[in-house]
Amino acid sequence: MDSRYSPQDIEEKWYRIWRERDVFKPHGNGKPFTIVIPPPNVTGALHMGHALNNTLQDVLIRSKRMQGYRTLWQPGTDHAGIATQSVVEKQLAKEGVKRQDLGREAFVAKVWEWKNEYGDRIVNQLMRLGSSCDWSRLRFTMDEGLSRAVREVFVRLHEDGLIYRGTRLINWCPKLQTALADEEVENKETKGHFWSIKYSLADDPTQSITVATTRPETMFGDVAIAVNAEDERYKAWIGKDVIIPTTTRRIPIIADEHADPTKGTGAVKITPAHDFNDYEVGQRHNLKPIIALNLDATLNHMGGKYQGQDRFVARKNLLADLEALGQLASVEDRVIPIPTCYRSGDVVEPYLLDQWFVNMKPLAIPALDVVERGETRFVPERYTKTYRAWLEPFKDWCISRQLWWGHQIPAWYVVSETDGKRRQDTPFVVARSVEEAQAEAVKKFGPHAKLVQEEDVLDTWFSSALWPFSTLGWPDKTPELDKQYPTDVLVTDRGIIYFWVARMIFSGLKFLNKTPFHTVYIHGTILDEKGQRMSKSKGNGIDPIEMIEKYGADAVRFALMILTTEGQDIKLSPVKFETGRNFANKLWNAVRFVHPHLEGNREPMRESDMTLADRWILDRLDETIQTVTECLESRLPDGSAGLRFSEAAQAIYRFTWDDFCSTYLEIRKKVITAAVPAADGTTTPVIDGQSPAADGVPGQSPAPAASPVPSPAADAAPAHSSSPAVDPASLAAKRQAVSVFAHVLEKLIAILHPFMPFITEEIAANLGWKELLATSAWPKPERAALAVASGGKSGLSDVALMETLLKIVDEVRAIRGNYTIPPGQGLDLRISCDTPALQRQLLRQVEVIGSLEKVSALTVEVNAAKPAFSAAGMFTGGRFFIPLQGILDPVAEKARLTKELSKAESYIAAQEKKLSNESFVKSAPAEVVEGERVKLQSQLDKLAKLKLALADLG
RNA sequence: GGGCGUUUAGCUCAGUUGGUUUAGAGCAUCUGCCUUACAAGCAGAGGGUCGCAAGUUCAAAUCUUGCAACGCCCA
Repeated sequence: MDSRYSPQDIEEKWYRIWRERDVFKPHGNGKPFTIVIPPPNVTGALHMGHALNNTLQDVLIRSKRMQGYRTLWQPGTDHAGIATQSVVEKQLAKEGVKRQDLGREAFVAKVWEWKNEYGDRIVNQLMRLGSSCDWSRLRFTMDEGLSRAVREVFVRLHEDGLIYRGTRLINWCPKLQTALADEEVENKETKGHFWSIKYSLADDPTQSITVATTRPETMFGDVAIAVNAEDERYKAWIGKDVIIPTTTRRIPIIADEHADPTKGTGAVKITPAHDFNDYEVGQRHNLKPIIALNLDATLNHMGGKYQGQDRFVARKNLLADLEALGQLASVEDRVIPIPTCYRSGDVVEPYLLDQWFVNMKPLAIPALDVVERGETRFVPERYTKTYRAWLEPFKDWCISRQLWWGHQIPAWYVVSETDGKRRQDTPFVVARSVEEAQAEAVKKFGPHAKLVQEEDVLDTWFSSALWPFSTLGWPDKTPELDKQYPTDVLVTDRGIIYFWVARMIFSGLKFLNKTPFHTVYIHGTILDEKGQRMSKSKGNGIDPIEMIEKYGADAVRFALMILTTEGQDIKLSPVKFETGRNFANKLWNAVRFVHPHLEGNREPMRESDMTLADRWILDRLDETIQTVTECLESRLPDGSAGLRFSEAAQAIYRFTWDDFCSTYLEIRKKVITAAVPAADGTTTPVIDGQSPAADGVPGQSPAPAASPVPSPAADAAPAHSSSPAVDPASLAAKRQAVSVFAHVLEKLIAILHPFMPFITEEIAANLGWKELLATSAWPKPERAALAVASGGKSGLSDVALMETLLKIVDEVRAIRGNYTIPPGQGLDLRISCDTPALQRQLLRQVEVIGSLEKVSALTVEVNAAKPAFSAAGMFTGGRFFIPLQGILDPVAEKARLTKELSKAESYIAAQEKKLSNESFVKSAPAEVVEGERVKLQSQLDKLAKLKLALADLG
């Protein structure tokens, strides 16, 4: 084993082995546990958000797999209609080809070609991360099966009257030439202008009414001027006509509450075909909307001399003309929200068009209920509000897109009923297939019905909404669907609650009568070190694959898990992965330490042979197992949070580094590394890296306790004459030490495996495991079995005794540090106990101190006198002295102790005040009061000892 | 304008229902160590009026209200 852990050497190997052994497939008859991956765009590349999102899912899935659940992590990708179509269009543009040149069929074929060639990129990247998805079940939203689910849903919703076709005001992206859903439009605050324009009265051109607008070019679609009925300025004008400037068209002045007398001039132009508010005004007053734009955002014939000009060109020209005519009253600078297409960035135009919609109210109500009742809960809980805020307005969902890449809407127009061309009033049939449509049409319209399929495709989210069941085989009744639906936890980020989570919930309820998951875990957003969102355009992104190559996948995963707390955003920089890398290296070296001693030395742990440190580390291990298990649980019996990934990772980190390596390993080091006597009586030194891999399998009988076979390398190894041969008692101790050490290590790598799958699997192999760690059993606390083994009947418990010992070590180290005594210099440590009972207990455990601190002499007495020129330390139950003649600076020592003293005094003062407060003693719980008394007592004890030590210094 | 989040050590962040914390960790800083598992390491040390103000309580980083700054979402 190398002294530095190199992830590059092993990650690919283990991932291959896991796949070869079908580790990621659902196994057994355990309780199912299912996660569906939020399908990444097939055009996408892995970014840090994905890395975080998928690590979280993998931690859950891997831990549940080890806990014996029948786990399925269902992977797949999303066809991402607009994004994918754009990518392929751009590629074609390089060859000077437009999609229209190819025609629909050829273009779609090109997109499939592209998908087949490049669509695996993100899947491969997820594998690099270690994601344990069942890749044999990889799905794509445009697969035949999933497409069938889409058609089925469309037909059923249509049958139920929940899908309809109609002319409504929708968001139109002129660049992409498609309708968009409301959520696909982002309002961007932009510097703009507010122009006030005079509309002359038709009957008296000398008079005019002034309206303000941010989009003057839409005036050709005006159908009225609205004023407030209460507005004194305009009361007399209501009912009169004005002329739209630069035209001869007359429009009326109407009274409507939409006009706010306190804003602008109090009069507003009404353009129902191009403004959402105006659309409603128009409906209230029965005004026929007038479309003034073409679909490419040039002005249409309504625009008169501006016809054919782009909206912004026309705006500029129109404003110049208005100014010349004296009809431009004023211009004001103003920041205005500009509706922008989330994909193309183009300015979106509200546009009156014939589209397909989902009637949301009947679907939204049960989806709200299920969250209200807690059958699906958001973690953190606050996102329930976000969810509700989107569903409650019951706004219908525009699902048709004028794209070529996507699920073509399964509706067929009966063109034989018209002149062969499709019109707005052309009848249509909705069906699962063209055959079914034909039959239906014949039934309704006679044998000559000629059909043309709707050209529009569906919003990508329409198919994503079905993901938790379409991927499991629905509408067929498959075994997977039966077992794994409803799924358990959905892991995603908050940006997608509207687009996806809400739609999955109502779809699951509508078609399977069950909410698709009981928990929606919303994690934070990854930001750069300045707290800004990472983006391609800013170039501030951190590439996860680059980080994996530099630090290892385990390090990337572990660092992310340490950093992800309760849905908080994460400020990330590459140095943060060092935590993970260093931790991996630390663990690696702990294994490297014990590795040469494993062979032939593993045996069952015998409680009777356990040392205090053994019992202590096993206790700490149990506590850690308990914590980690609870933190990873998504549904705790008491309904509490769970899903505390950072806390789990930190518990393992602390246990490994502080308890296992810094303390336990150091305490047992000498015993474990003790040289082993060979059969011929000579000493076999154990040389690092020369022992063959151990082959003991955990849980099985150990190698017979016969003399160990000398390793083949032994003869060639240089003789270590200084290593004394160990007696049989030491050998037995060594074997127990190795066995307990390895036992703890094995449990540790098991609970760490979900976080760091690669290194832990490699370690398991190094420990001689034949089975895979990935499919081994999750550890359980074993404290119950060990609890009886506490220390003396009347003395301190194991844990308390160990804490006392460690406290002494801490104090000794502080003194050593204070006098900068090098670690190699032995100290004369004289411990003075307050009671003979403690003296007896400590005497039996002095080697714990000796193994952690270099001591030249160590005595444990009762009420020993303080030697001259000695430093003193305190602990509960005694004190200790270290003679430091020639080193001790009485002034410095006095200062050190005085500082301690004043701290103790002020604490005592506070405690006494607290305890003398009658209402505290009366109202606080008894155990709290008792606790405070104990704390006070221990400080009083310490104070007395400090005073003694100070008195000794004179 | 509405909703939500954040504000704790130089930096990044923990702190679950108020009392086992006399406010912790990692990084950074300083001191001493190449101690045969690990210098990607070991052992110490310094560093905080918990954003501000008021309130509730025997007791507030934690609960309430107000204010401020920053960020996100929606209109």
